[in-house]
Amino acid sequence: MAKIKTLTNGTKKDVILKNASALFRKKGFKATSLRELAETMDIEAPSLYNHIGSKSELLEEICFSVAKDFTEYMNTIMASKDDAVEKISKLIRFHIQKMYTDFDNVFVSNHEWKQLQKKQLTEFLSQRKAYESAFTEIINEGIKKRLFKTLHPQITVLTILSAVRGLEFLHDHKNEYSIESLEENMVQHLLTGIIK
Amino acid sequence: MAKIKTLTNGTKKDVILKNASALFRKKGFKATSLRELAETMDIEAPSLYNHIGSKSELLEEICFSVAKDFTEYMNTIMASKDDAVEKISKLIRFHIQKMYTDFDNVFVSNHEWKQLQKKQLTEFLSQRKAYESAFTEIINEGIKKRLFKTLHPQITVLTILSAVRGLEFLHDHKNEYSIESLEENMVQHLLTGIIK
DNA sequence: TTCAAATACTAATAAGTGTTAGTTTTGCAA
DNA sequence: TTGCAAAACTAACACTTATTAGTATTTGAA
Repeated sequence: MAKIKTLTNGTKKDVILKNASALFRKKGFKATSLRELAETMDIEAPSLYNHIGSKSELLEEICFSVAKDFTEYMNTIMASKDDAVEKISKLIRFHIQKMYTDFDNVFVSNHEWKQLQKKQLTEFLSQRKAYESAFTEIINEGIKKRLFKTLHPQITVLTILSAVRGLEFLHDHKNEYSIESLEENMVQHLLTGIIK
Repeated sequence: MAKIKTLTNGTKKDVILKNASALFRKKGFKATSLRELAETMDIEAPSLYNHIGSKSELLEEICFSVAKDFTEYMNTIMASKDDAVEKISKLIRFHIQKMYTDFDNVFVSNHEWKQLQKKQLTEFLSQRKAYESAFTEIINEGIKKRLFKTLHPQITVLTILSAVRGLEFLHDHKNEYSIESLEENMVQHLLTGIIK
């Protein structure tokens, strides 16, 4: 009868969430059982229910915590007086940083949101839509002020967001690149291209 | 006792594979049951075994058929005398076209390869690695010939591949963009950036 | 040291999984 | 029309799943 070990400044649920996030990332939400999750803490599966409401609650909390972080950052960007170029640069850098510092959660949110229950799924998609719309607005602003080429704004947003998301593949080679050089590389590529 | 309906030039297994691909794409591999798959053809789950060996065999065939297509195209590109810019352009366009014409399979291959059995997983990753290495080589060639800026080649490849992969999000809005304008947009963005 | 709350346990449930065995039906070629 | 292979069926299997109920143990405060 082992007890869940908590660090200072963290509830037991936080520990469960962290381990769940890691497992969901490695194996997928559906492919991860509560028994397996419990095992990472040396307890039995039913004991989890002293701390959580359900398995899907774990996924919800992961997905919405990530969504919240991005939404909040977007709000600060929109409130700023930076020009469009600066705004997009900062957003790209933020995505890269989140990928670095909160990898499991971002990965799970990106990959497993489809497994959310209907109600949460709707809410999640609505938040994502709002985020993308704000992103698109910034691109539009840049086009209007003749800072950007006149490409399709939505495709541009898709391209940028997908590109930064792709950093998930770099996780196993994290140490080969500093986060600063990563940011520089991707911002330059996505803003000014690769051709000389 | 309904029988699986085949079109001319297609075996019953092809029908199963097509329906499996659609379901795996919509719900995920693990979240799709064979009973559910059978239902799309108005048959019972055990009847599937007259045509397939196992559930995971379906995933294998989907993943490796996609891998094969990309590998083959990469081989024709490597054999060509195009310069690096032209090669990369063509590769980007091919990815976009595959996304358009073979969406379910490409999506499943991109998202569900982790669920492959160990042996197939190793083989799949090995093929992907080879593909990415070839891609990286072309970038390197472009840098050496001073066609490209000196960015990190692997990050560049990651950025490009992730960006085109992101077209999966456009599936529900396919009709809003022609494939030609999509190709133009993305090639221009990924090669020359968005800043004027 | 006592007592209550927190948190672990075991046992069990109902539902769902991929898959096998054995049997019946179907549909085409002779 | 018959016969045989293809392909469907039903019934059942052995497992795994998330989750609940009920109970024991641990822990920290009084």
